[in-house]
Amino acid sequence: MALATRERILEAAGTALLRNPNATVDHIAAEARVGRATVFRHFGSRAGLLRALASRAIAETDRVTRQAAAHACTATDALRLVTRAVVGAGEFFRFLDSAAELQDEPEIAAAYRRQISELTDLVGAARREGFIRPEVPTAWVVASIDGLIWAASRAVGDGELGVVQAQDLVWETIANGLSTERTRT
Amino acid sequence: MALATRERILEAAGTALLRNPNATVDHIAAEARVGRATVFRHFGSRAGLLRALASRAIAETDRVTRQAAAHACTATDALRLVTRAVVGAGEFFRFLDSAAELQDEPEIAAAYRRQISELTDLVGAARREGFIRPEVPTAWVVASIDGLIWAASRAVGDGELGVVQAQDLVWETIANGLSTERTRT
DNA sequence: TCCCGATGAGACTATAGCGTCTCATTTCAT
DNA sequence: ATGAAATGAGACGCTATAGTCTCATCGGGA
Repeated sequence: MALATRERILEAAGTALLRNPNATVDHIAAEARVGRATVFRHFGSRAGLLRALASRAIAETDRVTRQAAAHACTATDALRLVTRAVVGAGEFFRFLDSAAELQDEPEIAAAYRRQISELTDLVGAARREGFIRPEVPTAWVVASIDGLIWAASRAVGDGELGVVQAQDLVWETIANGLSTERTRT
Repeated sequence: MALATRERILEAAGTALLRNPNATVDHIAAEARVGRATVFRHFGSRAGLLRALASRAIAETDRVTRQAAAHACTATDALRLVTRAVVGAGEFFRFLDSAAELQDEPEIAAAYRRQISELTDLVGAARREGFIRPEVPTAWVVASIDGLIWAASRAVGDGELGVVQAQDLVWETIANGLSTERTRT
């Protein structure tokens, strides 16, 4: 049952930390229906648990991202599929907003930078395909995609939108915005 | 010096909490170049300081929001001006992302709900003017505006974009998206 | 059936950070 | 110049929580 317990703790930590970024080990253990000592047996420390949870989030995001990119023929389509995939995997990384102490973990921070850099490359390639309006800086494209993914994940988590609906809306918004007509060139 | 000190502490708390959501009173006092006891004299407790900071953020957001709305003739234009104004005021509320314990303060939570509800009303009015694409749910319009404002504030804070540029880009993205052409009706 | 590894419960320690208090020093208004 | 108010420095106690350890219990496989 070792593996099942470990996974259950990670799952519980994700939901507990999402509710309260400062959730104690007691809270997490209770959420997982597990003794507090068991948490320490598996992860050594609270920081170790957070690291494991973040690694899981990064690995899962990488997995769905690469899988999505593999099915695309153009960079623009890859951008679309990757965006959809990340929105769908929102539950895995949403807790990261909260756990600020993870910024100090060099390994985690590096992985985050790498993912942003991969997204930046993808945006650059889509721009060369003519998909991105020339006057929009790449930094803003990346930042706004990030913001929209965040908004979509939250809306899904709050039950305001379904996953598929949110995936569609994010891409629609990226591609077309929200308005009926092109305004102000 | 009472007022200046108080304001200096609030300012320092904002930047310190932005760096680290769990910043201690010691950190904040050091940032403000003020004795720790002075912080307690002015705000009574750490929670009191956070409350005061959040109230200040809410009040400032209300102020710029109302001022912007007063200059608009249509709801669509009001939405544009309000969005710009809130992006410009980003420094005042960005720390809120971090301070999760504020969600428990009923007063703060209520004010946040009120601001979201006002934005929802504004979006509804803009929709009646034909600005919003009918197939996009209002909840997503509000959520994505929120996400883009958040992304813009962060980009400005990180020095990636200038304030005016960020304000323009947020609205461009809301109105037109990022792509060169309308894709997929 | 028996045994071993995993678990739960809980006692215990150590530490970080909050909040209080005191006293000397500084600053400001009159 | 003088007194009152504000401040800085730091000692002190208290509580919450991380982390360790022990022991009893449980459950599945030989």
